[in-house]
Amino acid sequence: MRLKDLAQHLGLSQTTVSRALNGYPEVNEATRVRVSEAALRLGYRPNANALRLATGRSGAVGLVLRGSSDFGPHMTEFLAGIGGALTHGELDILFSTVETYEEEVAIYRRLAASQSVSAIILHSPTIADERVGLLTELGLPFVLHGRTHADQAHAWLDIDNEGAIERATSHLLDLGHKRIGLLNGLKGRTFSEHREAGYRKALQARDIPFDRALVGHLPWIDEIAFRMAQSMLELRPRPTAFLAGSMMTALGVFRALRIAGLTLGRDVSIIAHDDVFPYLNADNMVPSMSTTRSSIRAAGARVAELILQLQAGKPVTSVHELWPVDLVLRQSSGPAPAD
Amino acid sequence: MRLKDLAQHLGLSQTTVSRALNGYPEVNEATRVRVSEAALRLGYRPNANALRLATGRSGAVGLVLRGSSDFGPHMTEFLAGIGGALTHGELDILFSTVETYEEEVAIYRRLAASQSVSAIILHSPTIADERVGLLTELGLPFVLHGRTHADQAHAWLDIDNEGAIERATSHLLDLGHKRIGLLNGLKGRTFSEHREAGYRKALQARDIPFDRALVGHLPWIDEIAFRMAQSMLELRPRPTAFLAGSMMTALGVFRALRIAGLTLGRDVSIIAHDDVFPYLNADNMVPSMSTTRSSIRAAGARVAELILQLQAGKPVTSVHELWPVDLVLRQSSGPAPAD
DNA sequence: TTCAAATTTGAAATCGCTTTGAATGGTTTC
DNA sequence: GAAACCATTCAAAGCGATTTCAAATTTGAA
Repeated sequence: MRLKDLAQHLGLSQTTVSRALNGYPEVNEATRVRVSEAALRLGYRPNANALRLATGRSGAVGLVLRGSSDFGPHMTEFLAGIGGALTHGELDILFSTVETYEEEVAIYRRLAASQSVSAIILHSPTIADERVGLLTELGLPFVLHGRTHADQAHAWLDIDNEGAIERATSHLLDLGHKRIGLLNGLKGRTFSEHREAGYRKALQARDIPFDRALVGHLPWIDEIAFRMAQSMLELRPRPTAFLAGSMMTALGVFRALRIAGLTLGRDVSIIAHDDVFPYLNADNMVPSMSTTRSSIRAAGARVAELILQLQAGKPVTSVHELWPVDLVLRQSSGPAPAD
Repeated sequence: MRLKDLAQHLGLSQTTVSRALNGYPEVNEATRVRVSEAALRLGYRPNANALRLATGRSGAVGLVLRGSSDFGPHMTEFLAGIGGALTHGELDILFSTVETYEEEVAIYRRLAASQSVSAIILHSPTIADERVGLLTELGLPFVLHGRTHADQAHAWLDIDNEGAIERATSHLLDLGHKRIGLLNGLKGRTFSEHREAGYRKALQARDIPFDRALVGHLPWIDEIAFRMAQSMLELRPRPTAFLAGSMMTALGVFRALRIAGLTLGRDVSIIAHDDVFPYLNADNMVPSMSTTRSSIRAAGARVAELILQLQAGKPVTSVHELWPVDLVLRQSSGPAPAD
């Protein structure tokens, strides 16, 4: 069923039918109704490619994932957010996987040259992420989830990692903790740097010296967090509290504490960052987990909305969102044990 | 840079340039080289939408995820497999998320009518999955990951769940276990039924009665498996072995055993199904985990390849793959304890 | 040298839609 | 009754590629 067929069927020109369906004002209301009904009844849908070719809008937003590191619960949630916000609109999600940075660059170039997508969702930035410059140069609009230093004006959405960790750290310091382990994210990622900055700020405010041995960089994997927590627990004096970068990290610390015979919330405190996974509820854990909380799914949904706004003509310079992060205190964080 | 521009630049017609780039035989070798070089140098890429309109091929494969249940480590791995196999080809992945079955149907209709995709990757089938009929009726080629009963001939790839569990169960029975808990997947899913069938077959072969109380249906979530394992451990006589449907399930059982003061591999045995997550190695666990193993990432990659073959004209009736499943015995499965 | 065949190139039609610019018919105004 | 004006509708020209069919050039054989 092409537009032509529908028009013929109705005894109208393609022009009129097209206009009727697209809500142009210069078409008779009676005709519009007749056309709409016929279209619905006959199941007419404009051919996506013809439509895109004619309008120049590509109707899809690109998302590139690094096979090695990007796949995981976080990305899954982020995807779910994007998907939820976008399938109701007219934009499709076109996604690709790559292994190397070179491949990623190649994909962006291809997407730009072939005009396959009208925007990109960029994520997991490093401190000075070259992809911002690249996409700008290619003329591909994009929204960055996270932040980076770049000369080019660009749209981004991030959570206040620095503020969150600063508050969490301050809270632990208030409780008397002096040696606090920071199980941070991968080195080089902006959010990791921001978190460390918040951590240092809080320490500095109380003149507690910064100890490099108490800071680790790791992926969000239970097992790796477990080992790192174990080795930190061997330090003397040993840390009495941990800041865990993710819930998976926290689970690893849990295990290390249990094996060491330490009681969570009494001997050692934990505050974890909670990205709000539906299947991993900080409140249901035993003991319940104190967290800095921000839904990564919500962030994904919002990024998608921002893409839509960008498409609608909103200037990139006005698309900057910094989300505050909740600090939710539960049982896993308590006063430091007496020496 | 359009084809027209490139042709003009070279002093050739669009026809010749197009042919040169697409490897048609009737173009002079010297011309072809000249064209190819210019295209590369000037960064020419055919406009994806124009190309698709002209050829009729849509250049994308659709993948629909249910927001509520499909997102998770398994889907992530599956996606990674698809992505890896497809980004090197000329097919893009277009994905949508839905909440309900009705929405999913609507999406397929839309994709079919608008010819946005040239094929679908269908997954997580139920025993008699209506989507097979729907897609057939819509004329959308697809490959099913899993199996279902359907009147329509269709392409599928599945692993031998029944055989795997039958072997695992038989092995446990050989070791003297008589009461074996089956922590199966969600009710209604084909793979769950197949696994139960394998389980029953093995029991039947030794005249061990089937006990409904020893079978549970659950999603692959650690926490839920934990609770179900706990309640099964309260049965008397209590099960001396578990078949865990996923590694997450196994982790839940681990926890339940530890809390119950039971030693894994001695008091209670486990054989888990391992979908091969890069971050969760059965071999590294303590004790190491006996598993039925089949990489879901590899399955994703293969499904993508099959889609490509389908596009190339391979008849659906010849696209049926049933993968055997390894049984890897490690420390978590041992002889049944003496009564 | 000539003519048919083979090789190489190009003009124009096509894919299914949007959109420009013109045409049609009916009202209103003077 | 003619002019001016609206409200509708349509024919045709794009969008940027592929592909059909015809034309031009070379080649080879007689």
